Amino acid sequence: MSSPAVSSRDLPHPARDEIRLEGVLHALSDPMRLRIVRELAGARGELSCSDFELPVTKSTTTHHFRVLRESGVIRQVYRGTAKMNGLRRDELDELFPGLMGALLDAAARQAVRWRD
Amino acid sequence: MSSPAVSSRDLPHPARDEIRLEGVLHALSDPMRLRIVRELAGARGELSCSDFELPVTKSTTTHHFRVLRESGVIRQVYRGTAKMNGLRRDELDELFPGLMGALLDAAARQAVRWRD
DNA sequence: GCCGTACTACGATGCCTATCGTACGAGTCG
DNA sequence: CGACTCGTACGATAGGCATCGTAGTACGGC
Repeated sequence: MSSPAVSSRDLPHPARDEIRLEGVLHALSDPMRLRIVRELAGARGELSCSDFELPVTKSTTTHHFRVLRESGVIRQVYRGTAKMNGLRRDELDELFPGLMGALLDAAARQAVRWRD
Repeated sequence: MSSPAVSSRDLPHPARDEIRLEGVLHALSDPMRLRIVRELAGARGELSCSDFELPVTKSTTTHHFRVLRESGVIRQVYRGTAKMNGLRRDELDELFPGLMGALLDAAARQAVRWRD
């Protein structure tokens, strides 16, 4: 009625200053989640949950996206029936300069070395 | 009798090229272990396990050091009755350039912001 | 108003792990 | 040798978590 309201439901995110390094590292220490983040970083713009083809069920996918959101790594917003995901790259760069870059680079190097 | 033998017992370490990013991140996602690594990075040279004053029992301390060693973050070697610990900084820098620097910097920033 | 799609909620399961306490092994020093 | 220190091993415990399946909710289009 009044608010910008791209959608109605919104999801709890930690504020930038509440993001904990340990939480970020824990989130990224799971292969499935690291893969999601790599894909998200590679894509420009947002991706819906179903744009990912992960070798796990949908419930599990939902779980991983929630962990990423609650740790502050990604931002999720509903757009119609789809849930769009985006890396919180700018905020993370303010909080931990160079960290995401180094992490993504490390993941890319490992992917080359292990072909995964 | 013949070998350089700084000590007798030696401990299993992953080779540099076997170190997995996920393992490193998992190791560092525990507050106690992150603390150990920060202290180790700050000290020049090696530190024995008992140089750390951690709010956990000795068994638990042993456990954390083992996780760090097995993930490839630290190198441990016996020197008499003491077990000396050192960051595998050079190898990690070869494998994941800039990663440890960014991680240590991020941890330091967080420590300032949260006084921990 | 109904249907299909996208995602969630909840419960179950099995594994991993952080922690502790106690008992033990390896070295060093007297 | 004997005592002491440093660290390990092992078992127990409690909580966390990655995974699944099924049932359900929200939204958009017809």
